Amino acid sequence: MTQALRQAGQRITPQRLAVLEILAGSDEHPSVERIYEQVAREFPTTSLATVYKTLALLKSLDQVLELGFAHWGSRYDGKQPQPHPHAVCLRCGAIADPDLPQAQEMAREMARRSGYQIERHQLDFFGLCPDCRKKK
Amino acid sequence: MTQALRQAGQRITPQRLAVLEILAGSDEHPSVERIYEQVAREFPTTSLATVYKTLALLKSLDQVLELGFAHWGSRYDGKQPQPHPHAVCLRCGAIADPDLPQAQEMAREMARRSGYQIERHQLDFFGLCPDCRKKK
DNA sequence: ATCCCTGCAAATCGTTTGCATTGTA
DNA sequence: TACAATGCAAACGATTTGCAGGGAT
Repeated sequence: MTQALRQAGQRITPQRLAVLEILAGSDEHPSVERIYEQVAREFPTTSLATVYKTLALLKSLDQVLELGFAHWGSRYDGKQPQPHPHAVCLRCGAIADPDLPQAQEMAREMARRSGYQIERHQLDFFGLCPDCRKKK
Repeated sequence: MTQALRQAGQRITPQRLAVLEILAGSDEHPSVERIYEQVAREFPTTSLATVYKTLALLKSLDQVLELGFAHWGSRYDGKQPQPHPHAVCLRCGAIADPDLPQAQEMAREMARRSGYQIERHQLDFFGLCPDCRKKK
């Protein structure tokens, strides 16, 4: 990821590095707030705005995938920046992203039937994660 | 729809009726703002708040489907209140909803692979609609 | 040394809420 | 008439912007 930044002529600042490390080192699909908290641990003066700006930058370089949810704010995926299906827990917010090979086929089918030229997609399934099912 | 309202012990006001008619009589998946404009034509004193409240009510009665987009606000589908795939035009905002039979199967597959108990989904494909492709 | 990046605060935007007034049932 | 719904304005929460000062290259 740092490569992508340099290559784009962007500076590597400690704050950006911290954001990168969080994105690269977790598969919890963190929210902006969550990323901010973790960065702030290391650099207490960091501002939310910087986190937002960094995420916007990484998104424009296709280094992170933004999962934009209408009522719960966005979550970010730095492990797999290409669009893919997600399962979101309605209770605890956990997000899983199993392989669903049918996704690509479905995008093609959507293009065929709608006449749209599909460029990307967001496939979200909402329900209870295994943990929350138990505690129900 | 009016039946559903009465049945739920809700009053039928002119404003609500106007919202219902717009939802039932168009397949453009209108935004709140768009609905508001149209209602305001007939009842100029109508407030946005009332439109929001009406939509929330209809949603709670499963009479409309809310398509919650992160950066473009929500759009509403009164024709097919059950979750189904949508194609969204990135240029003009047009929304199409062709039948994609694979959707249900995909939900089942997602449940199997993730262990989540899936309750609903939102499957959005983004690209250019046929009209905007021409004008490109 | 340059100019980008940061951090703060204020601005924005869509949506929600509180409350007095109005209108439906 | 009673109580729910409306309409206004203020509140809200997530995200963005403008700008002065600080830091990476």
